Amino acid sequence: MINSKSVTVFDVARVAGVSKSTVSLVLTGSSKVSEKSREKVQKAIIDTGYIYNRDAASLRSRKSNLVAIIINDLSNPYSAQLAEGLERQIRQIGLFPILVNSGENVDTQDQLVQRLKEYKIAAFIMCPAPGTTAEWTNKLVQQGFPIIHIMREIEGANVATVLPDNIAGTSLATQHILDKGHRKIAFLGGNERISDYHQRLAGFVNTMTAHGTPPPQELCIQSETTRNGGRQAMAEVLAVEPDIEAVVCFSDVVAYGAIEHMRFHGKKPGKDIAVTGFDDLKDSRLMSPSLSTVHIDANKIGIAVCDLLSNLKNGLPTKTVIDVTFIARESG
Amino acid sequence: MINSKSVTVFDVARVAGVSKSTVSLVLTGSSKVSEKSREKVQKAIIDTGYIYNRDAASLRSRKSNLVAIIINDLSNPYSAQLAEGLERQIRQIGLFPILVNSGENVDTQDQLVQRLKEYKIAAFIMCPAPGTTAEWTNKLVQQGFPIIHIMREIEGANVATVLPDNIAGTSLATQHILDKGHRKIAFLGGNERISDYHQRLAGFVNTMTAHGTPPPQELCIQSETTRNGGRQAMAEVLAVEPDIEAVVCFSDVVAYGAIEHMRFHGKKPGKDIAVTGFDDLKDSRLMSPSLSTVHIDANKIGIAVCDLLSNLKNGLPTKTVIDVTFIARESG
DNA sequence: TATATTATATGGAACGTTCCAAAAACACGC
DNA sequence: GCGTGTTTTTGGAACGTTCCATATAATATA
Repeated sequence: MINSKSVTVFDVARVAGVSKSTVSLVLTGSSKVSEKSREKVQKAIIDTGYIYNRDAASLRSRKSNLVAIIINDLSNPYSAQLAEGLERQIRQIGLFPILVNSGENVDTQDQLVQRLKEYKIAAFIMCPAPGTTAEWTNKLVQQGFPIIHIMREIEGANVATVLPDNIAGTSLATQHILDKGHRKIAFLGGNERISDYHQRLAGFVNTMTAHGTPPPQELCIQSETTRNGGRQAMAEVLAVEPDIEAVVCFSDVVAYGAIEHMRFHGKKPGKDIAVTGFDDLKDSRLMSPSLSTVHIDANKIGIAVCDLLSNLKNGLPTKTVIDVTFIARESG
Repeated sequence: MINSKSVTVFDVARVAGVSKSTVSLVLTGSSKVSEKSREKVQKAIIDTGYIYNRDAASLRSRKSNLVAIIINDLSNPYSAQLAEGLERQIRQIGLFPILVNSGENVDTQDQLVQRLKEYKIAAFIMCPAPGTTAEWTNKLVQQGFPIIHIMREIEGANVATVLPDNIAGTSLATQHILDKGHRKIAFLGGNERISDYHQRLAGFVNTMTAHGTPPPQELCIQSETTRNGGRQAMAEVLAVEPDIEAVVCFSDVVAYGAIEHMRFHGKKPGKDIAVTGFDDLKDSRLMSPSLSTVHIDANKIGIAVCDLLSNLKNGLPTKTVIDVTFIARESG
């Protein structure tokens, strides 16, 4: 392959005893080719060891089946879980997903996109890094690149967006906690630079307020969305309100950290302090106590994305909200 | 971009007042083009909004700067950390890494590779899924595809392999535990279908044996390399030897699980039972107690891979062993 | 059987780039 | 100003595919 000339449609055609055009029709799965020819070609493909050259195909056809998934933070387990779901669904509809990682950095994100533009990419699926502007996004859209935002909303961006029902999610979690009789409740984690924070916080605040117990400002504590962020947030909460009864967390990872820290202070999660998460990571079901959390179905997000992929109306902002469910487990 | 004909080198050439060939020379960074021409072309590129078409370039030049990283398991935090390091280094040498996930499944892995073959890929960097055979790998190598294995060795595969010094790693950890005076020591986690298990286990067994205290079979407990695997392995250990003094774990994630489970039994990590990990995940430094572990520098692996990328001698099996360091922290 | 219709098969051009061989421009020494 | 050597520029061909318009084969219709 390095030196030797590669096998082309011409070679396959010669072996199969048909024309290169017929081979091409078989390769693209055309219906206007006889069963006999198809079989001859397919055999010849195997015999010659032919490998389809997508660069040539995409150059000529101006089509591609590559889909770029720009992950915001690979080291966040939820991102990984989401990526897996997206990958699975996208592959199912015959497209080929590739992953790149922006690391929550808006410059890296820009560089990645600039590079990816040079490949024919059928669509960019991205979880925008904090600081992504509507102008930046709209410029891309205007240039004709098909973009789908997931998980996070950028106000003013003319793109299709798929995101979970964040407000409903934390509402359900909060209501569950209230139903259990808890009153001193904190909201832990998240970062105001990202839209989902505002939404998840709103679900909490709204539900608390509707219940007649609006939460004090100092019990809504931002943090990194990492385990360590969760530990720190929990530390802050215990400093402000040592008798806290429950914590509604921005994400499962934050909840994990919060649990670690409360244990450090001798408080038992699910007994002394109720805890809920958001995301439903695989481990949340297996841990002890198992974590009550808001389940987001990564496959559903994948399916919604694929729907958009199929009939992409560029420039028309749409918003697909994926329903979530609250799963009560042992932690609260 | 969807409908309108795209801007090509010809358009740039026209605007710049040079030939398409000169534009091409500028694009490929050739030194044999005058400064004046280069500037004219660069200006024209901006003015026209030209976007380089890598499909065309790669078709003609038979070169590519795409590097596929085939991750074994995206949901494993270490894989993610490793991928980040690889990505960073590979991008630094002007190549473009894309990630795909085999999910530890050998069939998925094969499908991915078959698909990727159709794109021009400069190199395949893969952490082979369990069950990957030397025949499978060698067939690819023979077809001329440049392959680098990382983290795991496949015996008989004629590929360049980059992996951490697993034996030294667990030896260091085990010696540290012995130096602390512990004697009842178990090895937790890992799966015999993967080469690194055998190596890490060997480091443990060798060191224990050299010390005159060869470990009993029943204190070497395999498990999934997940948190939950760690929990189960710890449960097994406590069933077999309730007075266990230390656990040397296959990986940090397994150690996390083991710690969770021992706490459940009222045992304090680092006090009642010493714990060591392997990988040095970001969180291991931040948790409490912080985890003593074997540090693998993902950047070093990336650099070694890039070295191989630069002068890839296909078919000649080489083995690059990356040195590791033991980091003593609070857990043991 | 002849003709209309439909189903298949085909060769040439095109996609946007790089390679190559050759031409043009420039520099230098005499 | 002219030959010589060097640097810079250039048009045509090529990479491997798909598109398209046309040709051929097969089938139906009368």
